[in-house]
Amino acid sequence: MQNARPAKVVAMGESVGPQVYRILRERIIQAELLPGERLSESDAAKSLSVSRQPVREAFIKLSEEGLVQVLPQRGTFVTKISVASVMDVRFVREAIEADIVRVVAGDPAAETVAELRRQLAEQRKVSHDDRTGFLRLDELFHHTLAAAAGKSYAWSVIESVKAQMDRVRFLSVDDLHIGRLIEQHEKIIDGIAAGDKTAAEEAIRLHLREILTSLPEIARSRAELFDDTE
Amino acid sequence: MQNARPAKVVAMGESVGPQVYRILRERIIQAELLPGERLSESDAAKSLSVSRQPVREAFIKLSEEGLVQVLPQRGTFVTKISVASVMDVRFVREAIEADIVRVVAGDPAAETVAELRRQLAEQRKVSHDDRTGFLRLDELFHHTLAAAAGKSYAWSVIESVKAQMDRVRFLSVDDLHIGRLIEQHEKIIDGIAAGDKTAAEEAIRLHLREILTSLPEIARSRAELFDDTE
DNA sequence: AACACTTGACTTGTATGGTAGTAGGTTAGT
DNA sequence: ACTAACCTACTACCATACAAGTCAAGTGTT
Repeated sequence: MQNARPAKVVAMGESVGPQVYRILRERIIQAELLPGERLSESDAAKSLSVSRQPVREAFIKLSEEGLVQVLPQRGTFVTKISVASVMDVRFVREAIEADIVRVVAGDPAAETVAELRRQLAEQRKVSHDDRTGFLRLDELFHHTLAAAAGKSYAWSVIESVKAQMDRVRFLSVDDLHIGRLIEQHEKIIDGIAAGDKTAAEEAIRLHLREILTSLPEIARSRAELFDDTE
Repeated sequence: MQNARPAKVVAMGESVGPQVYRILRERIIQAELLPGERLSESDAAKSLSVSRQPVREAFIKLSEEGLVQVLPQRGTFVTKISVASVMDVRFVREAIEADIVRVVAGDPAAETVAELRRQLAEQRKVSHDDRTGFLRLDELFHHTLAAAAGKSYAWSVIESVKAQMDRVRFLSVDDLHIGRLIEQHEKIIDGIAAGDKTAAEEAIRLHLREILTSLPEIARSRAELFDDTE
């Protein structure tokens, strides 16, 4: 007898809709739910011990973020990855973050630079095969940049874009070239600290392109996870 | 007796949830529903002759887009405008569209330039006090740029940002300086046609800043529509 | 064998009842 | 007159039942 009546998964004190959303979102990003996989309002509701309604609302949010695809009367599926769409979202992220670092470099606060360098030290400590650990620090780094520029809406867009990109990173078989990424983080900080807007901008543009170098390889080795209509 | 039982407003063939979303979104952007105004699932459902559920889902989508604010057990309100948040979203739009025009200017297709110039002629024809007419052409213009760059996701972000900015433009009492805006459109096209990335970028950045020149004035004259926690 | 049809088990979409929480006005108590 | 408790009328949230569409397997017919 294993969980004929599954335990309550969601906590009290917060609406269950957003909770379901976060749970599913996390599982999709971390490739626990694979691209192409079929979901179902009823199944998810049962496994989380909630009704269909909050699950449905979570599905809607996920579909707006592009993580699932809802086909009326047919089913809901984790959206397959497509090289074109990943490059498309990366383009948006690069544009936003390029302008963000220009703002930060234009008036580099000493505390900000110190905080970024502190984070850099943390990043060097993390093991090269601890994806989750590094990605958490990476997220913190980029969030700190956005916060330093005082752009909260910009960050919310980046968060959404980052989800799509992180999904790819979780599928990479080899390490994430963490060493190189950290070096690039350092170049960004150097540019900011020197007040050199253009240098900082070029550094982060290069950085954001580097992240997806493994994409073509993944598209070949795991073609079943990719949209083949391109 | 006026509309004791209101007529069916939504059409068949498409789910009502998205329809309700579009209807409310339009009414909010065009300032028919004013910032701060109270909404209600039940009321909206009754007035549209649908059930509360699709309305609720529309509210959720609107709240993600930042057009309404849902306070659990308290009510749903059209989000008030705030100078800071409008500038925040404008920043994102500028960053994205700047990179878009650089892409387009980097490889300017003759048909694209011709299409843009054709649209420019249309814009000159529209009356200076026909807000809706001009805004539709303006949206087409910017969409054409995004499409020419092949960035569909970028456009979806712009659409969301544009909603927030257009809401302000609908509150402007005077004309929208349409003449000046059209001149700037022309400068953008010129930069693209010349293959001058930097000129095109500077032109669109200036353009997107120009759009909100009336914001401070509106914030003074219609303070009740603005968030006062800033 | 091949094709058209039916049937049934799915899917998401919509409507509705009930629950818990909030806010404001009213009434009872001091 | 003032305060505190209550009470009513709302709100969004959740659960459940029903409706409508899709798809595939199976069946009957040609």
